[in-house]
Amino acid sequence: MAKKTEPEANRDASTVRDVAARAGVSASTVSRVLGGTYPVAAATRARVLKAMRELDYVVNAHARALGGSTNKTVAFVVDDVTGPFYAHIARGVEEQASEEGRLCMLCTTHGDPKRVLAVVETMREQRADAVIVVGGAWEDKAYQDRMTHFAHALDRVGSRLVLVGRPPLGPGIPATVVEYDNEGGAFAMTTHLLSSGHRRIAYVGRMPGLSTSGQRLSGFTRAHELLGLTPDPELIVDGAFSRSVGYQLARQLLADGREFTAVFAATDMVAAGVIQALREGGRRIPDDVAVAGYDDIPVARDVYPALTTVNVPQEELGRAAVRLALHRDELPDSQHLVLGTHVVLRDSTRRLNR
Amino acid sequence: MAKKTEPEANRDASTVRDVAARAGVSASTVSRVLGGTYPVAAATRARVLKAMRELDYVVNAHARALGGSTNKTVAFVVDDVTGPFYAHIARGVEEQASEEGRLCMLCTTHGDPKRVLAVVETMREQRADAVIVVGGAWEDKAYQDRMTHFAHALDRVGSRLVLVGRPPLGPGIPATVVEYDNEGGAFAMTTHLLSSGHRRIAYVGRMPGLSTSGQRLSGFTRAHELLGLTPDPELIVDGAFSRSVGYQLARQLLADGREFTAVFAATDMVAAGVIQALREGGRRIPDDVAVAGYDDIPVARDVYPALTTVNVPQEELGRAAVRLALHRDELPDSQHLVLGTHVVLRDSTRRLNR
DNA sequence: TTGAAAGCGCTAACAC
DNA sequence: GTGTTAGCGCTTTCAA
Repeated sequence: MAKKTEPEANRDASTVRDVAARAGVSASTVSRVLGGTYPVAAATRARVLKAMRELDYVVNAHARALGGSTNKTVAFVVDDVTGPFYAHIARGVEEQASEEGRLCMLCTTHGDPKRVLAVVETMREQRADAVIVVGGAWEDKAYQDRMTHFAHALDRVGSRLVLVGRPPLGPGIPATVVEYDNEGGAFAMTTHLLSSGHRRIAYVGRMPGLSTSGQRLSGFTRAHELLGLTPDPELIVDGAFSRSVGYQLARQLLADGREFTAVFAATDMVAAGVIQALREGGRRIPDDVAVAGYDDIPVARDVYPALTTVNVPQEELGRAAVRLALHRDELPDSQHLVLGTHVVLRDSTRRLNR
Repeated sequence: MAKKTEPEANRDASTVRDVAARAGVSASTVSRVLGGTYPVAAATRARVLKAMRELDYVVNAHARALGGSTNKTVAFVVDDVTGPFYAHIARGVEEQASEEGRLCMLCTTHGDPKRVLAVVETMREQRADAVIVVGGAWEDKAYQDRMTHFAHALDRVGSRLVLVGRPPLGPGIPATVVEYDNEGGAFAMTTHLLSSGHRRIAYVGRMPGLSTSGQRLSGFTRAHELLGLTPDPELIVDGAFSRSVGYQLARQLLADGREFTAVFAATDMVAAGVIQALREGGRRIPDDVAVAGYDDIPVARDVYPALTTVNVPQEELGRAAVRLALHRDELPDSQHLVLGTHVVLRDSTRRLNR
């Protein structure tokens, strides 16, 4: 008796025509009350509204997107939602998108450059109003070229590529860029450490080829150079931006007998791992070793001692990304924005006492 | 000279027809190579592919969704992406969705029941394959009724409502439910505390009317009752699931001079705040006060001392939600799943020594 | 103020 | 194998 239906099949969603029939008007009239931007007699409108309610009607967003060409969607492409840094940017994106009457699509790439490209392609199919890509860029020619290609491709379908926290692709390329002063933040933090008397500062978590890493390290180096110092290459160790990598790297530093009085971790997550390793290694923080992080995510206040770090205005990055992309015609000159960063002093750093 | 164009306007995205023209075939042939499930002569296919590449063609997902009725999208509705608990479920959802060839839409509600309903409505417009709602439910008749309405409404358009971490709406209502053993986890944790000798255990962060809270508290109470004990109502304090609330509540408990040897925080976030307040109040953890949390999010390992907590399989909740909803025809009997929880012992609890 | 008709880009019968 | 035709549900001229 019961008819088997495909699980995905639109069983019997009502359409404008159903509503029209029930209200005794034409489909166009229904469409007009739907849009609201067109005069419809009050009585007619009421009848249509009533019919809609009775049929529990909802418009089909796809049909609507097909006719008009905007689909009212913003795409957010990120390595991993689970990272608090990205999650906070996501919040900004989502909130601004929602304020602008847009839906937000979430796509994750797990740090795989190939997936970034695949995802951007998918968003092109979806005709998203904007495609927001977050996180450091790979300083790799082929990768950059493909992003450039996508910038143009998206532009061609009326969409917009937005790069958050990564450098511009180049002049004349149709993309919105929202950066933060990455190098400046690292410079300020390193200066803080240096001026507190630290001279042997380990930099934990360099990722060669990643723009974010390059900029942070460059601030680190510049601060040294300003005092006529050179960072000891042995104290710069490579690894991904994760807690466990921070832990392992710090253990290794200790095991290798490297001498340092401070650690500048590439991110707060890395710092959390470093702190654990240091504690296990019997070092007191900040008495024996000062520790600084980068990002200022909530965990910075939960680790013990609370972490000195560089604040990055995550939510505002997300909001700005959406705002600039959607209003690019009104704001043609601010399509490259650089937000400020600043050092947040907490308990994990202090003046070196010899 | 430069022609002003609407920012959203589809400038000149190429269509199947453009491709067809260039390849010297018909639109259907192009569609066939697009789909891949239909025989096309190798030479023709090659020509079509070439034309696509040359025109930088991408299908219009909306046109496709309009014809067939599935739009290959899964919606994820959550209070706040920024909460690690939700973020980890989101990761599970996103990964499984991606494995099943679905895109993932993210919607946040900021704990506002009205927004939940609005968002579900929007997803109905989008014809999402599944709408996954995460987080505790409000035990409020009107709210439940509306969710029930949506369950039916989504079902009618071939979509599926999925409730994660909240109780079923009732029998016969077309919704998938993926829960975790919330009450059991609280029971186990309380039993752990009780059997460690603690008798005065504060429960911090009750939220009346929220199902999650009710279940946890019920496990807490049941464990007491099993030993013929009754929790002291003065030690059960109300507040939202956040770090700052945990902090304030714990300070208040201290200020009021309440006596307790253990704190069971409603969530790990709350626990993080409690730990800070306790430390500032001069209490040593776990020597003076044992602290336990719930959820087992990463912060549990970053607080000091590392937090004893109840593990909730967040990612698996997300994956299961997608899997069950999408394969509901093959798995009609497992549309109500309850995943297990377990106590994770770390350093913030220990046997009471008197 | 309303209706009829065309078409958005694609897929799926149905022919040939 | 491939082309023709007819919609999917909606918006939008163009008439009335």
